[in-house]
Amino acid sequence: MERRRYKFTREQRLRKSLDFEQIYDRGLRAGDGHLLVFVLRNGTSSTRLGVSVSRKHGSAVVRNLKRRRLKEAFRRLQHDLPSGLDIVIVPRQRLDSELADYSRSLAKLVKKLTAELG
RNA sequence: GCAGAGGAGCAGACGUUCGCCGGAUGGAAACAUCUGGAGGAAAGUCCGGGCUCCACAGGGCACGGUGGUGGGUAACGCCCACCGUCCGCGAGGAUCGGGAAAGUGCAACAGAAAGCAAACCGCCGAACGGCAGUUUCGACUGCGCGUGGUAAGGGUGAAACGGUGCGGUAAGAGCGCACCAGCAGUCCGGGUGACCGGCUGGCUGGGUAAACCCCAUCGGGAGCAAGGCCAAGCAGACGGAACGGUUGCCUCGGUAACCUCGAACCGGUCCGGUUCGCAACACCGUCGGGUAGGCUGCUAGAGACGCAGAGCAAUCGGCGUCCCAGAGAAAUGAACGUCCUCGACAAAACCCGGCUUAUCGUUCCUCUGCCAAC
RNA sequence: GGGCCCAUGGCUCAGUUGGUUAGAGCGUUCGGUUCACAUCCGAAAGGUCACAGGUUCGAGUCCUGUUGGGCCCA
Repeated sequence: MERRRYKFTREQRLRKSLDFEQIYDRGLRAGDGHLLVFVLRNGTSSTRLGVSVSRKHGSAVVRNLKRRRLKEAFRRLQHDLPSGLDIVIVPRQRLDSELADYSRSLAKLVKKLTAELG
């Protein structure tokens, strides 16, 4: 059996403004105390991620830390999530969110939205 | 030992595992191996320069910046040294530090008066007049009433026309003298200079230029989302000024050059320059439409480190070694373990030189004052 | 990344060449009018002029730095 790889390459990231706009307009949305998640089927077999952290979260150092934690959470969960989705994560403005919080919220919210997508 | 002054540096460390961005090598590819991977402020965008585009970036005026002197530099509003002023016992620190006898303006309230001299409460009675008294009929004494003298003292104010002392006087006053402060001089000495020291003179002419201004000096505008190339895609519309002249050539109605005029541009304006000009397809302006993809600019540089040298220093030239982020929804994270003093402020986005602001701690060097011991 | 602008009562704005005590409208509160409400009339409260330092006798105003907010570009 092939060993599962936990990678996060450029092809797994959302890189165009158009992609983000389509997900905001036509995707499903769910949130909790830590995250706000948008999900849309992309018609392929791979799952892609985009992260949006606004200036209101703080300085560049704080924003980078949040972005890296969210990307790390996705990297570890990628084989437990359904394939063929485009996901956009927007974190909430709170200072006490850890990697474990993000992982838990991401798994729960994506599962819920996948059920809604059918 | 205590208190303090100045300067330089570091910015948790190590190991294992899973990942991220760039490069090299191998491979058809997937990928594998090796290797590099944020800061002292990367920040604020406050200055300066490189680079790119605006054809060139020329002169005057306007506008804006700078403002002791000498040096450093690619350049600066930065740095170094020195001078002046202020603060500190001292080591040292602070300093938008040109001009107020070129001109204009401003100073509320208070005060008599806010810039040119004047006089509210005062002080005085020398001079002229008045009144009263005395009189030897020359005048003398008193009053402070008028004309006056004065700026000592009081009071107002942020600021009131040098300060202190002695002399002087009716009272006073640079009126005279001594010292201090300030000013002037074609003076003398030192210094590249800012300026310093001295001599002589007469005793005056406040503040504000981060008010206008004057003087000196500097500055063309925009910015890597600049700019270049490729691909894809759309839709254009409106507006703008001479039918001028001379000369040459020649296929004889065209063409070229020059002059004049006009328009546009040179992102303030004039000169000056460039382009276009008989007719719309060019040029310029205004409005509108399309794209939001790729490559490049993009990191070898006012570069880093070391060595000796010049210079008080900032800095400079010389030699040697090294290559040290280059993304584009944007790379450094996570888990575990060990140790310590338990880790601040904070992350490149074209690149440099500065300034300013934020910052837990900690190390080193030089120096000053006081106390104690020798 | 780069360029530029703004900050004055709860809200929207004035504030001259620095000068005594910073104004206006709306809103708020109180009183009057009405059986009651609205309208109307009268009165009052409410400001560290975003923050810090400097120049000046004196700063909302001039200079420097900080903070917060907004606009533009390919």
